[in-house]
Amino acid sequence: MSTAFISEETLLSYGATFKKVNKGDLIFMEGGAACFYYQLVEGRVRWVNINEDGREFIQVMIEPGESFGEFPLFDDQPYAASAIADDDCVLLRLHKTNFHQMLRSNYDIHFNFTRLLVSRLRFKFLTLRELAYNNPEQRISTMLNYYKRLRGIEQKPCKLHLTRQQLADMTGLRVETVIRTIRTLHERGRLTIQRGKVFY
Amino acid sequence: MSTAFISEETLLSYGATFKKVNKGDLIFMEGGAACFYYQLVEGRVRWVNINEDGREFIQVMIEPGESFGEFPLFDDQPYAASAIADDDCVLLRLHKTNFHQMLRSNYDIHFNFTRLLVSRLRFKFLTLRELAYNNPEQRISTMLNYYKRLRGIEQKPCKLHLTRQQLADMTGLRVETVIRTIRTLHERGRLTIQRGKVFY
DNA sequence: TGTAAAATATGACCCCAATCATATTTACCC
DNA sequence: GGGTAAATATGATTGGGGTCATATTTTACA
Repeated sequence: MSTAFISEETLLSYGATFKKVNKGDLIFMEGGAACFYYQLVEGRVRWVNINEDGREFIQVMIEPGESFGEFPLFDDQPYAASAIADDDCVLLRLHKTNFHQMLRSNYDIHFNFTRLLVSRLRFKFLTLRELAYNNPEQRISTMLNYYKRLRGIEQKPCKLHLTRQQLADMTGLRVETVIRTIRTLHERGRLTIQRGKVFY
Repeated sequence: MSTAFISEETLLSYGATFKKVNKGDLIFMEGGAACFYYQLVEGRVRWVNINEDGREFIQVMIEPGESFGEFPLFDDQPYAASAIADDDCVLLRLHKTNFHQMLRSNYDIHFNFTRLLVSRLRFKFLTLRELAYNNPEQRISTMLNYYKRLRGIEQKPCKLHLTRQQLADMTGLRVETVIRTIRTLHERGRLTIQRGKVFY
């Protein structure tokens, strides 16, 4: 997933437009209606659920080239999660109608899109099993692993830009627990930590 | 999802064949290679991950008309989970090659298939958030809710054929906890329980 | 350079679900 | 009908992660 999921030229040819958003901006909100396909060009986006008490659960961390918020385009249901700019971002967005036209007229794009959904589902299958049964140590390790695999990173260790809080929001743990856990993992040489970064 | 996802006639016209399996039989195994698209005609299938210690995590309970095990057909990766017959079952299976031919030649089937994946992803999004943050009571209630919604059941209460153990395997809880929790939920009139059944 | 905010860190306490043991009830099937 | 396995039930104990309080370090930015 290092290159764009659908090439920028293709998206532009179907009428997509660029959009800039600032760090912390809400791109769309859980429960709202959708009319755009989004693809990230630059920056990072948190695709999250926000609880009543303000806690976040990060469903997917979106990296450049990846798409997000596509569910409503297929079933006309509201967004399943909110998208928040984790950094200053540049997005490409394509209107629903044009998106469907693109799928209909291009089998390969449609097929690749299906494949993307499959890879997201695999990720969810793995995460779910992990959350259900394992302790913080395993949860964190496996989450880092899946996170790498999801975007096809092979080398080890690699630098993942995640704060302790974000790691907590991805694993359903508390910051304090994440801090304590990655410290012991670090001491055992399983990973390296820096402020805002984890090397795994 | 009360009717078949792809009609039996359509599948048969593309060369699908019927297959019978007995209760408890393994239909395919996590990690194995795939060459078939499966659709359930009769019975029930548990789509599960099995831990080293033998514990199961039920990813999806498959009901008649639903498909399962499609991931490898799109990415040539191994199965993400095992399929086990929860009852005596009748399946329809279609060879990979024919499946792809079907998608290529029929846009609507392809689109509906994508939509199915989206609905599964929504289900996973919701479950994941639930597992990450909530207590047994909420986990169970929400799981029952999502389980109903996933297959479009509207009436309330409806009879769900789930044992305490299966409910535990879906929520990552222990049987004892499920038993204690649904008892209190029952006492508070939130649901009705029977042996092997939950009315919700 | 100084100040505020964000991120990281650490200790003490507690609650709740896991665990273990054991019992009872219901279904199955020869 | 009787024997066996599966499902359900319940009590006692415990440990691990949540919670709360507080401190330190780093970054941002005026």
